[in-house]
Amino acid sequence: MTIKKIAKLAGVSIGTVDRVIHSRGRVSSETKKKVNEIIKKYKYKPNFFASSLSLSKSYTFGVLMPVTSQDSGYWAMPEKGIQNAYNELSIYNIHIKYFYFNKHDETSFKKAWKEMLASKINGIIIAPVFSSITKYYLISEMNINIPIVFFDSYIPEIKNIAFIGQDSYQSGILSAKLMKMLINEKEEIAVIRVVPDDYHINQRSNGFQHFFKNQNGYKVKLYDIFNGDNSEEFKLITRKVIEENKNLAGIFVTNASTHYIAKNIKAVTDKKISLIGYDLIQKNIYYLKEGIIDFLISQRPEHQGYQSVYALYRSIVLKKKLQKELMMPIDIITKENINYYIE
Amino acid sequence: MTIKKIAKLAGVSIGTVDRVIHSRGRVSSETKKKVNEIIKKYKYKPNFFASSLSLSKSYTFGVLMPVTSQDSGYWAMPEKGIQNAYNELSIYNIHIKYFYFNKHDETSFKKAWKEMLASKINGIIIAPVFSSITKYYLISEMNINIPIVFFDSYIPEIKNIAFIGQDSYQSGILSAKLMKMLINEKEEIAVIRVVPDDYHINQRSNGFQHFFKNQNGYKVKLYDIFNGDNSEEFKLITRKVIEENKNLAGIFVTNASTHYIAKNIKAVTDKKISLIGYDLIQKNIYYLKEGIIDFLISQRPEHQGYQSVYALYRSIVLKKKLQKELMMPIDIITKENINYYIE
DNA sequence: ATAGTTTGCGGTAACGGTAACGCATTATAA
DNA sequence: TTATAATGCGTTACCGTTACCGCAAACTAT
Repeated sequence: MTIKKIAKLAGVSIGTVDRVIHSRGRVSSETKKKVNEIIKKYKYKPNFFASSLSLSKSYTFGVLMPVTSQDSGYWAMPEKGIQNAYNELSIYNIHIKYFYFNKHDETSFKKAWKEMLASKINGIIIAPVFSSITKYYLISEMNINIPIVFFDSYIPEIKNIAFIGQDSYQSGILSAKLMKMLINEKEEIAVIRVVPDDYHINQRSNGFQHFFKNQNGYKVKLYDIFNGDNSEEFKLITRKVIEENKNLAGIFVTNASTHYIAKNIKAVTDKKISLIGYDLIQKNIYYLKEGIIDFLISQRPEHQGYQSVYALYRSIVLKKKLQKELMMPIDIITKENINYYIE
Repeated sequence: MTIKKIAKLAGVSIGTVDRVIHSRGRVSSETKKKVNEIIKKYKYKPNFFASSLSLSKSYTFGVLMPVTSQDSGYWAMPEKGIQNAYNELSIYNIHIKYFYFNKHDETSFKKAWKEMLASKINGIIIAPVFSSITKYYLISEMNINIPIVFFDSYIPEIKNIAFIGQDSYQSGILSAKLMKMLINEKEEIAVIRVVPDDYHINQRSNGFQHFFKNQNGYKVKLYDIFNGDNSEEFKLITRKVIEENKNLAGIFVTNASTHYIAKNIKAVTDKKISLIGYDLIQKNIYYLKEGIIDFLISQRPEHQGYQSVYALYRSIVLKKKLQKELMMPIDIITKENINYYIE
């Protein structure tokens, strides 16, 4: 079925059919009805190629995310996924414009945000690590009527925006379960919460603690770190944690900084301390293979980036409805299966 | 850059440029050189939409797989992934033709194979559960010069064909590691190998046994079952396994039939027996949530199906090189993270 | 009544690429 | 030598959709 054939069947010109299809008015309700009936009857689907060719539109998606070096290089992973999606979609005239910010500097975020809004973009992808500012911006400037996708973290108060990422709370619960398998009863556990004002990180810690609250005989103690890129802080806290807990059997780190702890454990004690953390960055993988880190939880960052771009593509180019949530599986990574998660 | 502009720059007609681009001959080497230089200089990339519209080609991919009811309904999962990919790709005039066979009946496989080859298809997706016949067919009828993708299992002797699936051997190793965490030393373990002549299944069993060969103090005993869809066989073997191993602490099932064992354990003994198996089918999920099954290994069947179709799409439609291997991660599923793997 | 606007519709030129066709010119064969 | 084939290249009709242009006819306002 083509527009031409529909026109012939309806006894009108293709211009009229086009006007009906796109609701551009200037068609009598009679003709409109007739055309719509034929469209329905023959299940007409516009030819995507012809349409795209004719429109020869190009779309630009804005990506607002931390510079890739931060969080131990974590952000390079979603960026890679974004790039992969771009490589696949560039034939459809899709472009990506990156707006990086320093996640330890609010003003750089604000600047990136302004720059992004000032440039002509058709869709937005945000890693809302600055939850409160992002929230404020999105609520105050709600005149932005282009699709927005959150990845990595999200902001519970903001509705009607798609989220692609992981259920952090549940990942904390799962980590706790794994921890329980690794240690014996009555032993002590430390949670190292990195950047506690990030909603996402907080949820991981909450989930972990919640699991052990329902288990008898375990002591879980919480420690905070405010800059996940400062190795010195980790050195100090590792020492502190081990000294303060004589029966320490396990440490749970709430983000990619796990390797800092892994590195310092050896220096402080010879005892085996079970270690569970997040994210498949190089250094974490190293310590996982070495046996210092027992489990890593992965949130498929590459896939998150990839899917974020695709979500906008589907919504904007293919004009499909934007899916509200896309939850990434909570991947459990060990020495044995790590190789199937990298490269 | 468009063909028209290239033609103008080269001082020839667009027909000539087209002939150069598609190596359709009838162009002097001089002109050819000139045109190619301009193409290179301006990095000309043909407009995908225009090209597709003009060609208005349609492609049909043949899928050769077991009927979806077999292996406890496992095959519905890759089929769903194939369907998802189809839904996305149907706008590019891609069609899927399914050829189902009964995995307990060789002749039905042969019939499906013949039917597939007889119909006009541009690419093939096969689940080679009948390893030897598939091998024989592929070697003897190597005149098939269309892209072929294996999913689920593969045949080591066949080269130059893409494989999308999991490293079964390594998944066996990982299962063994998990099993070790669940049980105590000196306890007994049973491996229930379902359909031992399937390469894929065998590798899982081998990996599992290999892990424990290097560990002291564990006894691993192997049991075989020849029809994974016969619940009676599982009933008998469960009883046998538990009676024969008085210190039985764990059972490893090499495929989706795990739920049969889970169901029967309760009937035979009150002792907690750790159970590890494969695949996120409904019944397995039920027993996982109930706590009877401790871990399920998933091989992302849906994704396998999805990726198989995309592999052919990329190879045939986008004319990119077919990737040799796409290894699925070895997902570890527990009660806690199961919900993020379903729906 | 006249001018101006709205409505309903047909016609058509793009969008960029493809490949069949046609027409010279040159090479090869009988 | 003449018939036939091969070569080199331009022209053109599509592929299906989009959006603008234009023209009547009908309506509205002055």
